[in-house]
Amino acid sequence: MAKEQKRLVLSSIKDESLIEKRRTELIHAAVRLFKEKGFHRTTTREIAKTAGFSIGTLYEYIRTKEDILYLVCDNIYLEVRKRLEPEKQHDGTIDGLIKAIHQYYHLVDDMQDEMLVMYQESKSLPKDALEYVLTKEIEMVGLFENLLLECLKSGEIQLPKKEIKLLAHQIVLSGQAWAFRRWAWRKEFKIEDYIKMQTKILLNGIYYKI
Amino acid sequence: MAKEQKRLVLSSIKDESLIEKRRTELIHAAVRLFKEKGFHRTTTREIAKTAGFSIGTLYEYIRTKEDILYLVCDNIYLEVRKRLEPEKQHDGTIDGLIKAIHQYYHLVDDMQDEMLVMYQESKSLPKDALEYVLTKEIEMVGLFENLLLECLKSGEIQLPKKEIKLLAHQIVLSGQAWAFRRWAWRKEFKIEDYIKMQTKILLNGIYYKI
Amino acid sequence: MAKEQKRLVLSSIKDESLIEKRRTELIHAAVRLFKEKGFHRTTTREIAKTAGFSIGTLYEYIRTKEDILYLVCDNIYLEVRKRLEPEKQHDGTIDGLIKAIHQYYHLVDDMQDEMLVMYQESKSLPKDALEYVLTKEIEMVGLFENLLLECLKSGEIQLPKKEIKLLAHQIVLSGQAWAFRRWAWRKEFKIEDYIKMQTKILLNGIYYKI
Amino acid sequence: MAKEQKRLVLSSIKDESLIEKRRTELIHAAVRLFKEKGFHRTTTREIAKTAGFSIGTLYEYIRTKEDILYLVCDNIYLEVRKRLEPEKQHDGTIDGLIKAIHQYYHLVDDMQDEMLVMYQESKSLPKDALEYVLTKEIEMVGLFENLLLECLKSGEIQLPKKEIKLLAHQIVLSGQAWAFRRWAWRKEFKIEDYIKMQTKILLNGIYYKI
DNA sequence: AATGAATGAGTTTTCATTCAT
DNA sequence: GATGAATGAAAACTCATTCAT
Repeated sequence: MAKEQKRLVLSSIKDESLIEKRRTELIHAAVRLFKEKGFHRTTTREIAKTAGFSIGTLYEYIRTKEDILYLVCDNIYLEVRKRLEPEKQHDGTIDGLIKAIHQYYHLVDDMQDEMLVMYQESKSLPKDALEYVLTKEIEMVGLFENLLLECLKSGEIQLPKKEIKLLAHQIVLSGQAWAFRRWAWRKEFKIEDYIKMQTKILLNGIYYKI
Repeated sequence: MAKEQKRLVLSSIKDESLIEKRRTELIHAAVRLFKEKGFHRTTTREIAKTAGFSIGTLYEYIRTKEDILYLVCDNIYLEVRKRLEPEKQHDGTIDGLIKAIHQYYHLVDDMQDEMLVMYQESKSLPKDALEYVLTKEIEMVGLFENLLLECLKSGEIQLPKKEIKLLAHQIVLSGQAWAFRRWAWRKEFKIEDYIKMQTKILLNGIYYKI
Repeated sequence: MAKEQKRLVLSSIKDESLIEKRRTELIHAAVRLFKEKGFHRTTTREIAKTAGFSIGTLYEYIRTKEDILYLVCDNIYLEVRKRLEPEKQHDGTIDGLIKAIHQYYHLVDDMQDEMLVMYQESKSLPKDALEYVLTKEIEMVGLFENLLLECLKSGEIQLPKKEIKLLAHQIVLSGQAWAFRRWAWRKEFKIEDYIKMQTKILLNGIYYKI
Repeated sequence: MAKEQKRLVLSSIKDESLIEKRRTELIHAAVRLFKEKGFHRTTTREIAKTAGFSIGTLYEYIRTKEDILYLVCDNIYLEVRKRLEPEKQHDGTIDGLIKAIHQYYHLVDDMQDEMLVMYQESKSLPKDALEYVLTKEIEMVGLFENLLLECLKSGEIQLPKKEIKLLAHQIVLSGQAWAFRRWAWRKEFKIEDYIKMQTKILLNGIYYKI
């Protein structure tokens, strides 16, 4: 549906599967370091070292430091899609919606570090990459928007159409908040509690059954 | 209550009112530049120039670049306190709560740039400054927590105590989101719509009257 | 007459006379090193060190390494103009022409190193700087073209107009050759011999009196 | 006569004819790239790619990047010799001399790119290779020196012996100038015009018949 | 013989900070 | 108090060359 204009990161390596492998290592190393010290305070040399290859090798697989950040962000959406794909068969029930939220919040929990990094550093992406990432973000919000619309259609929920978009945003945002506000919540809540409470807060007003 | 351990930014200038004046110029310049290019991409030279004095003078009023970021963040909370102070006289009514939310969201709207900067760059603060800023954040959440507790006490709302903290966070977060998600919402909502809808979403579950 | 489109090299230093002074030092250092090892084999650090200031200071007075090369080339033409200016009062006599040639060849002799560097490295200039330098070169050829034309007008020499341009080029080239072929000639000729012989070779055909 | 100390470029390949073949491809690619971007701005990877083989293969046929430049220069003299050989049977006539000049200038015209590259980049050769190339250059000047001496002997021209060497240099230089000053002349002259005019300028003084 | 992934020394450039005037 | 020239550590990125396959 979307033009799927995948912003390619060029590599001078020919072996595609090797690129795949090295970039996975790269992303892992980068996430770890970015999380610790942020994008700007992390040097390419550190990334290379942490990933287990030389600075020269690093630059065989990317063009610029910003490429690394992009790879990290892109990878998250790849994962998101992989995990949320099955939920796309919306059945128009509240239960389906709740299940999707569940899936998504658990995803955020599993990818905390990556999410945090993307959240805090994406503004450092080059313009085109930032646009691409925002597209993905909107896509994700759209996913929940659709789920909500289905529920609306089937009469399971009641909500002015204008508010659906906002609510979808809110759902996504609350999910991400689990990653970037964990300094505040980690000690007090478990992810399951968090999901339950957020679901209640967000959906209470539109559905009496909860 | 809090130790109010104001992290001081040292200056070699004696004249306090001059410090005040220069720092105000400094903060303005910094916010403008940080918003445009981010903390790391902005140079101290640029800040000095934009603020209207020389690089040498800049360093008469701060010790390090990070001090500038700290001044920006600190200033926000100063402003927040100034504007929310009157609301502290909680009367334990839902209306008082809603009024406080209103005040806060409008504050975010007025200080969009500052909020955005603080939100995106605070991780670049030195450890002690970051802690101070987080303290402030918690303080702010605490403010709404108290309002909610008052309402609970007076019986105006019903909510398990555990969820109060989360809801307070949620209120603050949704407010900030108006600043850092404005790329998504600006075209579709006005601040008043946003406030109304968010209030509804967040408070609907706990209060039937809305 | 020409648009005198001086390609400026930006500096972040405000004191103009200091710029002048430092750049003179810079040019001296650069010429020495470029002559020895060529533009590409010379590092900016070496240039700074040889010039007697730090790498940071170097970059306060230029923007890029190529700027240095440009300053070197530009400086040559400045010198050329300074020394050849008086000759511009062409009197249309062969003697005037010969005197100009004399002046020019001595100039080349005095600025051997600079000439050599400009000659061998100018292709490394950025496009706009190269164009500027070529303009200067053409200007210089034009100077001798005019002198020849004056002589033609006054009837002192006889030459098809088409050949005047070529001869002017040849005069300039032979002059430069004294710099870039000195490995071949230095041992055998003195500059005065060289001038005498070249003048004879080049002008013999157009003027019987020599 | 000369020690003919051919500076060998080592290869790990046994098959001589293969070496020959690959090196020809190599030289072609290198000339094209050096002409465009200069020796230093051209990477070995680019050369290999343009020549049609891998970087690994490239290094089977040379030892260092400078070897490539040397091969290019050496190849020029090979060609020069091939084409000027027949002219060596000097007959001591002006016509023989003029014919040789003709041959040489046409050679320069045919090998413009190679000439230009050699001219502009030879200073990047390693010391021993540079010496070898200069030897070749002197050899070439010597060729014209001999032609001039023959003419002197046969009484066809009159010139102090001392000036013969200079004139020989001048002839060679003017020929090369057709290559490295083509930005100035290409639009105005054809090679034939150029030859005619240069011959006139250079030989006019020593021979009345022209 | 051919390939191309890996290497790391070396290069240009930036920028926070200092300090003499 | 104000200025701005000087500094140099540190960072991103390149590329000739090697060597295992």
